[in-house]
Amino acid sequence: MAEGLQPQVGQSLLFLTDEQLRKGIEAMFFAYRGFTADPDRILAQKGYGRAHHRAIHFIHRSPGTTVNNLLSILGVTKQSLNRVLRTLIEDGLVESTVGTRDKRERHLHLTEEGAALERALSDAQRDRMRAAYRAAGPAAVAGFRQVLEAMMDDETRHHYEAMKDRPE
Amino acid sequence: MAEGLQPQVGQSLLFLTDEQLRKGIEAMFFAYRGFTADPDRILAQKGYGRAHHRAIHFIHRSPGTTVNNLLSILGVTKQSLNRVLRTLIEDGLVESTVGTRDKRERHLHLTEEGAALERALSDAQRDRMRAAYRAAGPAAVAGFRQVLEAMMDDETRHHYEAMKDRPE
DNA sequence: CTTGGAATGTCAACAAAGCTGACGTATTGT
DNA sequence: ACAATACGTCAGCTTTGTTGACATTCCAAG
Repeated sequence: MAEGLQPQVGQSLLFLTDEQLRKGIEAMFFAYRGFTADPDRILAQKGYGRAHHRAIHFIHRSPGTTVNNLLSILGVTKQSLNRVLRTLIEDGLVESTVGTRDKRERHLHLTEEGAALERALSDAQRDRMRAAYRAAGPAAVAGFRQVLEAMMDDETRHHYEAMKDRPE
Repeated sequence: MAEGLQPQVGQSLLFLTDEQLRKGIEAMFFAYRGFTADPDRILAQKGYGRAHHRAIHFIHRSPGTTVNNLLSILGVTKQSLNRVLRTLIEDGLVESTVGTRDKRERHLHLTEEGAALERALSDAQRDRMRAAYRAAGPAAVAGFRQVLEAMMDDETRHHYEAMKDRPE
């Protein structure tokens, strides 16, 4: 409501002050904690961490993806991802099949059990996101996404755009 | 530009679909990487990590803060914070002084060298934030902050609000 | 067709940074 | 006097990142 009372010059000049930027930085830091809090609780119960969540999320988004592809999306080393992937495969949440065209590649899929965990995690995370969206309203959500997209590295944004408009 | 073409009903009904929420979740994940990327590079050169950055940031924001207060803001255990704080004190970036009113407390301040690193880190982080703000515009920034604030845990939001309007 | 290099993925070992639990010390307040 | 508080530290464990070494597979140049 404050923005309705501010003269236009206030919006167009003051939003780039160091003070405004600092608030944005702190908002980002504190909000990210909330963003991960709910999935973290579920993961902790099952003995997993955020790294497992990320792997499960993107395997769900891109079924059949290769380890290498997942690597570039997640931005970690293959050794780091491999450890996470190994436990998920051992626990029967992820299936790894040798590539048919190129036998060096492994194609990754969620099992039924893996899909169930994915649903639990993303339900929890979406609930919070939905509440935040509802509280802030559609216009705020559009702005939220715009700023976040502008904040990404170029390479990262390509990954983001690439899976942006895929159907569920 | 797309939002100008969408009818109002599209904005008010579609923004809570699972698909929209998923995009928000992924945007948050990818943007956070960009958000930390620049400070991370500076920190790595000096042999520090994100934990050091967080400590330095909030000591800068609240000079003279106690260990306990910092603990509740950061949401970590004292053992974890202590490790970080010890290296910062040993390296002469942070000063710890015994409290005058309550001698059990330690008041934390940045030294000149600590303040210099703080400036380097926040300059880098602000540059990216500024670019994102500029690209998105004032209205988007307002929405960005609204959604982030709605995403925080209640307790976290109190910390955020508490240092929200302090002057630099 | 062979062979050497590039690509893909796995194993081993180490570091950062979180955690729990236990304990010591100084100080405060009842 | 004594319990509670604030802080520091030791020990040990977990998650998740890192590098280095190595096996397998593919492909292309000779």
